[in-house]
Amino acid sequence: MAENQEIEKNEAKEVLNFIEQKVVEDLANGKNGGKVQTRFPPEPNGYLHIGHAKAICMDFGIAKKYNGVCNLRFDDTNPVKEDNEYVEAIKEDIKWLGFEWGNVFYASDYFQQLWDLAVTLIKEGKAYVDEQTPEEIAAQKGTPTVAGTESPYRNRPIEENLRLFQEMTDGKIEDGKMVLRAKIDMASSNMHFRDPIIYRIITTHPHHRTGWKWKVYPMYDFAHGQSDYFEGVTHSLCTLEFVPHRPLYDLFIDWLKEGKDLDDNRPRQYEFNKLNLNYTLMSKRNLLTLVKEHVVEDWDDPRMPTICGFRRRGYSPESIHNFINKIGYTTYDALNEFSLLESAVRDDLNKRATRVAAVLDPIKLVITNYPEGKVEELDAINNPEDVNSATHKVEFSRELWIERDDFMEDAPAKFFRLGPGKEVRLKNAYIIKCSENPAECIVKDANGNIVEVHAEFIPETKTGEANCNMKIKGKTIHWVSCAHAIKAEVRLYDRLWKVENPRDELARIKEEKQCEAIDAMHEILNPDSLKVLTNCYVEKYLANSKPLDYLQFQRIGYFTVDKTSTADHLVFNRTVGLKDSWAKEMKK
RNA sequence: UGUCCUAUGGUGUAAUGGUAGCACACCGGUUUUUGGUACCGUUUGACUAGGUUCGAGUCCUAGUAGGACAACCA
Repeated sequence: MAENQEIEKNEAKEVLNFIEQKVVEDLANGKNGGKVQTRFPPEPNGYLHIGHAKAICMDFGIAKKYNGVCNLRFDDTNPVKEDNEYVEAIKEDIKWLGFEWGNVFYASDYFQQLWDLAVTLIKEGKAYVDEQTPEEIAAQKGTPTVAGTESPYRNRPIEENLRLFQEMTDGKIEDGKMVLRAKIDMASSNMHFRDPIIYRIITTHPHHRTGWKWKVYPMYDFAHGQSDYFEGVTHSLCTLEFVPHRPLYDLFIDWLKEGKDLDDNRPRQYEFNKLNLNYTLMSKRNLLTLVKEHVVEDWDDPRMPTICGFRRRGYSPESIHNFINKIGYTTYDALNEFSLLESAVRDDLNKRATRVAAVLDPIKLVITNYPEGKVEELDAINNPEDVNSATHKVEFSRELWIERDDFMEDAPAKFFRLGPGKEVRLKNAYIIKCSENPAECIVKDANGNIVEVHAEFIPETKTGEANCNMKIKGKTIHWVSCAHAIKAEVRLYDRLWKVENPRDELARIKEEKQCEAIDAMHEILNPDSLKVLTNCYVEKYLANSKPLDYLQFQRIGYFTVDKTSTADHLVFNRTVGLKDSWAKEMKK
C-alpha cells in the first residue's frame, strides 16, 4: 500500500521544462494580468518539418496547458520566396498534429504600422537611407572580432532621408539601390546592432497578400518583435539562434514606445534548442533543393523529415508528440537519435495498428494432404493488444504464399522456421511439417533456386480446436492464400542519408570541393533509401484499406496505404520495421 | 583573437545545495500462435582545476571543449 502511494506520488510529480517553469512563475506573480499568449510564426516559404513540430508543440502546448491562446502568424515579409501554397500546407500540418490556433495573423497585417514607425525613426534621426552596394555595406559591417565602420550616408539630413524613403516607397528607386538602416552602433559586439537594414526595395515580385501595393518591405528583425508586441504576445518562444536578436527587438519596442513606460508587459522572448536528428537533414533550404532537383518525389516523400512526409510514411500525430515529449526542451544544442523517434512510433502503432498478413518475398507452399479446391474461412484478430479487438476473416487453402526467408534448406541450429524435417505453426491455421527428405519438400528450378515448398498439415491442430496448443519447436509464420491474396506494391523506406550528421558533412564537402549543395548531397545520399517491391501478396481484407490506415504486416513492420494506391494497384509504404532480433542474431 | 550560450552513461533528459534517476540504444533472460509486444535483469555517467559550504551535478572563478552571431533571408 505504502509502495503504491509512493508510485502514485512519483507519477504525479510532473517535470516542467525551463520555459514552463517561467510561465508558471509569471502566472504566480500575476504578470501580464495572468494572461498567456504565444504564437507560432512560420514563414510561408516551404513545408513544415519535424523541427517545426517541436516548436509547435511548445507554442501551442504552453497556451493549451495554461489556458492561453496561441495564434498562427505568418512572417511574410519577403514576397520573393513566399507563396499561398505554403500557407495552406502549414495550416493543414498544424491541424493534423492536433492543435488549434486562436487567430491567423500575418506580418503583412502590420506593414502600415511598421512603415509609420520607420518614418518616425527617420524623423528622430534613428534611421537613414543608405545608397551603398550590398558588398560595401557588408564590408563595413566588420566581423565579430573587428568593429565596423560607419556608412558615408549615416549622417545625411533628416529631410533628405525622408524624401528618399518616400521615393523608395513610391517605387521610384530601383531594387537594390537604397535601403533604410537603423542608426545604432557600428562597433557593437552584437552584430545585429551594427546599423541593421530595416527596409529594402522589392518591386519585381507581388506579395501573396498585398499584391503590388508595397514597393518596400520590412526586414524580419524589424517586423518580428514588433508583430509580437502588436499582438500582445506574452511569451515569445523561439530557438537558440535568436538569442542575439532579443536585445534588438527590445530596442525597437523602446523606440516604438518613444521611451515611455519601458518597464511594461512586453513580449518576453525565451529560447530553446532546436531539433537535430541524426541521419536527417532538417533545413528548409536543403529540403527545397531535394524537391527541386527531384532527389525525392516531393515535399511529402516518405523519406522527407517534413510533417507531411511523416504523415504519408504512416506516422501518427501521437507518435510525434510522444517523441517531442521525450527529447525535451533545453538550451543545449543536442543531436538526437532517430531510433528514439522510431521507438515512439512503434510504441504508438503497436496499440492501434490492424494486424494483417502480407508476404513481401513470396515462395509457394503446397499443403500436400489438404484437399484441392477446399477453402476454409478462419478468424484473425485485428489487434491482440486490444482486449476488445474485432476480428476479420482470412481464407485458407491448399496453396499458400509464404515468406522466402521462412524456409531454409540448410538451417543453423537456432532457425525455428521451415525446412526439411521442421514444423511450424501457420498463424491462425494449422501446424504443418516438412518431410525429413529434402527431395520430398523442395522443388527447384533448372538453376537450383527453390521455387516451391511442400508440407503436410496436422488436421486437429487448427487454431481454436482441441490440439491447437500442441507444443512444437518451430515458430509461427504468416501466409496468404494464393487463390485469394491480392498482388500489391510495397515500398520499403530507409534513411535518406548515409552519414550520421548530414548537415556538417554537407558543409565539409562543399567547402572541400567548392561545389553546389546538390553535388555534395549526392556523395552522402543513401542509395538504398527506397526499395520498391512489386511482387508482394496481401490478404484480401486489405482491398478496402484507405490511405493513412495504420497497419501492421505481421512479423514485418508497420505499414500504411500510400496516397497513390488504387483498387487495381495497391501501394503500401513501410512506416518502420518491427524490431528484428533474429536479423540481429544473424549478424553476429 | 569579441560577445553570448552550453557541458550529467553510447544518445537524450531529470534533480532547483542533501541517496545521481528515467527513456532510447546495447547486452542477457522469462513469457509468447508476430524472433513483435509485455516483463525482469546486467554493464555504462558529473569536462578539468581551484574555491564557497557541515554538505556541490547544482553556487563562484579559471581553464578546456562545443555551439550561436558578420544575407537588401527568416
